[in-house]
Amino acid sequence: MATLKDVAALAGVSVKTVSNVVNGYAFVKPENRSRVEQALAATGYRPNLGARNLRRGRTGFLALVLPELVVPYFAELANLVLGAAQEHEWNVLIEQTRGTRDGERDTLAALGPHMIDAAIVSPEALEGRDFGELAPGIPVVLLGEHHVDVPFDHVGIDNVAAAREAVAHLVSLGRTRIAAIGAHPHRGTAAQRLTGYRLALAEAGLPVRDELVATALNYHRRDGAEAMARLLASPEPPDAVFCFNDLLAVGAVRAAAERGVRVPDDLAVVGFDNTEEGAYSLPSLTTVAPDKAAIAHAAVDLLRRRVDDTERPPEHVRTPFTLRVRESTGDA
Amino acid sequence: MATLKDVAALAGVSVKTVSNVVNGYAFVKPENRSRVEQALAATGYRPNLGARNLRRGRTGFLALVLPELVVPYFAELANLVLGAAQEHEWNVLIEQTRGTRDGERDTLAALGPHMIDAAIVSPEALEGRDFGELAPGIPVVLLGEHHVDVPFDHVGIDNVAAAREAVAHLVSLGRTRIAAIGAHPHRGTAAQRLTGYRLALAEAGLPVRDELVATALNYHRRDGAEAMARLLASPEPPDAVFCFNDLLAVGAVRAAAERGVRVPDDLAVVGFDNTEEGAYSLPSLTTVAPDKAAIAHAAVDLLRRRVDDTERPPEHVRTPFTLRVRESTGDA
DNA sequence: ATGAAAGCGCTAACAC
DNA sequence: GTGTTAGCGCTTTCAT
Repeated sequence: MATLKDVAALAGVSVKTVSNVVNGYAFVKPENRSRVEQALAATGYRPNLGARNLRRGRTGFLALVLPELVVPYFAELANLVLGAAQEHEWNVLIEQTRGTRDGERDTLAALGPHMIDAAIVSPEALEGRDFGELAPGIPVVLLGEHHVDVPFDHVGIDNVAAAREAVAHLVSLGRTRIAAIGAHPHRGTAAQRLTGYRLALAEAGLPVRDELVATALNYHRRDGAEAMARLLASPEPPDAVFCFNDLLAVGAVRAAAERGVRVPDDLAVVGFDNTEEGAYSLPSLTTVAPDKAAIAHAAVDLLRRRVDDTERPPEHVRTPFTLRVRESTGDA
Repeated sequence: MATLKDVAALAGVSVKTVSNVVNGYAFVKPENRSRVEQALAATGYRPNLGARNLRRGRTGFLALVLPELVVPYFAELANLVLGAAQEHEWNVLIEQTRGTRDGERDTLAALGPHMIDAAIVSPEALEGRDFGELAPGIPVVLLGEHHVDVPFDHVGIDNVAAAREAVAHLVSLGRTRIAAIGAHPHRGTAAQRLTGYRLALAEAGLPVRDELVATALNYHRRDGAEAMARLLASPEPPDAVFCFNDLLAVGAVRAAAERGVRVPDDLAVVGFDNTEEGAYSLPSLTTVAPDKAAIAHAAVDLLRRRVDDTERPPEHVRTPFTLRVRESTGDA
């Protein structure tokens, strides 16, 4: 693999001149420029990014730290972050934490100090104080909700309002025994969505019954199916359910079908995330649709500005959402 | 950010000693070791991986080059590769090419020479000769089928046999007008699966009708739905369909349902990939299940051995598959 | 406009 | 066992 020095020798100039050409510096004597370009082509020179980074002090890498890639919401988000980062000439390092605190810690600890310029983190288990020690000095933007007041930029939708709207929709259908699936002891977003759920019930004058709120420690299809099965087995089963993500909703629909419960006739189902899977499922899912592209762009833009100015006070960006009504709540 | 030199100064030893401690070298005087460890803790020292890599000549990074993360098969595979790579202390750089030849080229050209030790590539548009110029010298393992005979390691299932078994299953159900969705002008795997499809029909004494073979330029749900809609609109619609991936199958099922065609009664559907989505859809999908964990492990292992010995002749690993029969072909 | 040379942080060969 | 030092490939003063 040819180095700058090799190219310089071949072109009969100094490394400085080659470096100037490679980096698009304007003032190079035309003759030298063309000789360098020839030498570049002849050697098939490729800059060693590691060496360049070492010298420049930045890496051109952005970490995207997510719980799980197999959750479609995160795959879709990753896709959008990749696009947004490209506009800023950032490469994205996708890291998976499996939703564990250790996974989140280790990832940041390993990459934080020197391999990445900044990080977008969708925390699931990490707490506020954890962040201080990790990745010291590197800009971090947090996705989703978090209980603690950490000094980082943050982007997310108004989960309380979103959940409230979703449940209000169920209420407007005349449903009275509305369940929720996805309560979680530590997840900030789960707490917010539960709050929205309760708010909507209260506004409708409906009682909030604990036995209608199902906890889900993971947000996979299986967890939705299991929770739904339990709810349906109860003496007074629900006539509607609000699931905290589309995967849970898909599982819930499946569990209902297996028990001969018809969706939406016997049970109306609302999901969250607006994944493509939900648009094609049978019945298609009514769901809260966060503007994922807006989230991805906001996160990357925030990071870009943060890199340029470390001292700015933390910013909190609220991205929009809409409720997409589909077959699972009785659309024709 | 503290450097090795800072730590050495604080501990009152040389950088060599600190480096020895950091890298777990055994022969360090206990007293020095403890002093270094203290200094390490006090400064919060983190090695600069870029600098280390520059010196060592390797990076500890593995590239996983895939068409699209939003295709569940690839997300699931990425997840497994991440796990397999961890066992070899490799970090994985997930790169998305969007299935374009330029995307595949650019990715390898940018990262190839210096940022990664090796790459796992699932090519969709790249041709054999492209690889020579790219990532010269870095080990590459190819996933899936490819027409051209390139000098790289390769892992994949026997797509002809898999498709044949899937279609034979449809034949065994008594279906006679068996369609295929997913033909593609350039994709190697598509060609293989089409061959298997034709083979199975021929073996059953069934005619191969061109009008029952639908091309899909992408393998998304939408493409499956569109292809199915066309097939169902024909004068003699199929009574079964073999889709080249689960996403196409999901789309096909949806299109059928929208036209009042019952699955599996009127139309039996088989997918490919055994994604979790297919296991929960209504009806659940019969599908070809490649052993994805085996693929991920084989790919990483191949790379490990290739890094140690560049001269070995290219190896081709065939991983197993099974047919998972579910509701979409009439399971009870 | 270009060359010479220092140095980013680290590892490893070589001394002691 | 540990210190000294060269050098990985690059960018960037500082001269000229």
